[in-house]
Amino acid sequence: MTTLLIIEDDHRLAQMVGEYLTQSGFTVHHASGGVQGLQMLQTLTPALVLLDLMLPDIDGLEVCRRIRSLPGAFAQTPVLMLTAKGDPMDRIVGLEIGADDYLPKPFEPRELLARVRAVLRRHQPGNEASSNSKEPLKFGSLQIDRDARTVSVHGHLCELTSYQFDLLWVLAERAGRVLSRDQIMEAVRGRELEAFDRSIDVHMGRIRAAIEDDVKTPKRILTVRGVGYVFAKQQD
Amino acid sequence: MTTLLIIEDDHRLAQMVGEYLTQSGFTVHHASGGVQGLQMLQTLTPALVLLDLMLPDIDGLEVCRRIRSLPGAFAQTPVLMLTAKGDPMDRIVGLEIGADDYLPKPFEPRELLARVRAVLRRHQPGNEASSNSKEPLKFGSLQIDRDARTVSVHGHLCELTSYQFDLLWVLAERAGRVLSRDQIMEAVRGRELEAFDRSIDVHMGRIRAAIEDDVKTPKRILTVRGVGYVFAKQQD
DNA sequence: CGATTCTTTACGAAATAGCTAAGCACAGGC
DNA sequence: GCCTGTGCTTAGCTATTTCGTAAAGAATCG
Repeated sequence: MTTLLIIEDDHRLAQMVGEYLTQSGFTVHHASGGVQGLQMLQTLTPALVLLDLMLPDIDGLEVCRRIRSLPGAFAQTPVLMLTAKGDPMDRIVGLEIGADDYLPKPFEPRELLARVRAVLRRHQPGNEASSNSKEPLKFGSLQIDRDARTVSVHGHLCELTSYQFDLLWVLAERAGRVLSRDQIMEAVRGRELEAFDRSIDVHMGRIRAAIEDDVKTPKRILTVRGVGYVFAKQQD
Repeated sequence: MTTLLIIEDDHRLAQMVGEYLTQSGFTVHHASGGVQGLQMLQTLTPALVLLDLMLPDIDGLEVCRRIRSLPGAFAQTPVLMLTAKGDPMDRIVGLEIGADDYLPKPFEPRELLARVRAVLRRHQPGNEASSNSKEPLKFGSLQIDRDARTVSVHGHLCELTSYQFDLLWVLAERAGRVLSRDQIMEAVRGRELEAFDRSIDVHMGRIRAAIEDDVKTPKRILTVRGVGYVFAKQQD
């Protein structure tokens, strides 16, 4: 569960934001001033701080600066700045903020949620790697290029839909390992496969039609009865 | 650790930029004038120079020119120009500038970061085709000149807006690689694409209208349904 | 040989991208 | 300060693609 800290003197606003984010699956804590906020930050180690620009004790910018000069990993805590309408926005919009993002009030709850997620995504390692360029996979005359999202057999391009490509990639990347339909669905779509769902099977058929020399006797995508599918590691 | 040098007379701005980039993992040094900047450049050998156009001692353009005529590898140092609001942008946008990119003030921190990374990426060896060379990209009869920010088809200029040029460049630079709308937006603007945002699509349509021989059957900018767009590496 | 599991086909619903027009913001000229 | 042109964005509509389901046929297992 991801923990957030909101530093905001307007209790009503804080509570509304808190409720909305809690409902969206976060754990939200609330500090009503800068001093308290900095203290709670170090106790709770939240994944992100929502920081009001206007605070009763310390200025939001100053709080942000102090966060950045905290010891250890605390200094890296992503900060999403909340700026009121009358605030000197122009200064904010520029580089003034050492924040990771900012959101002018009044804001839509949906937008807040989107920003929170965006900032968290940026701060998580791994998404970097996934967008990194990868060498094409080669299996005999079959070639799968993740960058171009193309598949070629005997040097000539196959027409695969985006979804089909993703399915093929998941299998090919783990060639030789049997994957259950659940695992495949999880890897491609990030969600559970529902009971009696035959959609994976249908897609496998379509992929076979595109990449197998003889659809009747598949050489690449093999069925493991009762379990799932494997991508054949080596040509037989 | 990558070292950057910012040449900027506005200390406040320089410090804020510095903080932000430091936080993003760079080592940042600051020179407040052109003379000092040129000197520090040769001492520090930074990976990139952020250069203000308006400087107290020497004009930013002149500084850029002098960097280019420095001995050895210094002349190759990538330069990202910062231009203030009232500056004669047209001259900058033109060929005069030996800079690798420019960014009009006021700018978003994230956009700055995106541009810095983009420039550094281009200057790193490895991306064979698109690296160091600031030579125009050529794809058959299509020519994209980054210095002049012009595009020509069959030897005759296309009317593209600045934004459209950036979009085209991002795609063309990574020709053959499929880019999602998010990646495109991130590379061009340094910000997140909002849900249900179709503006990229509209722009792609306009760029196609400008550069494709037959808009109905695009040969350069191809749509990858469910994912994004690719710039076709080779003519079919 | 019957039951289970997979493959194939066909079809309707939903998602997606292209197109066009209109809204908006911003800069430059008068 | 107002007008105007430029250019990015949004919205609505349409055509197309693509996904999932259902149902029927094939294969595999005990």
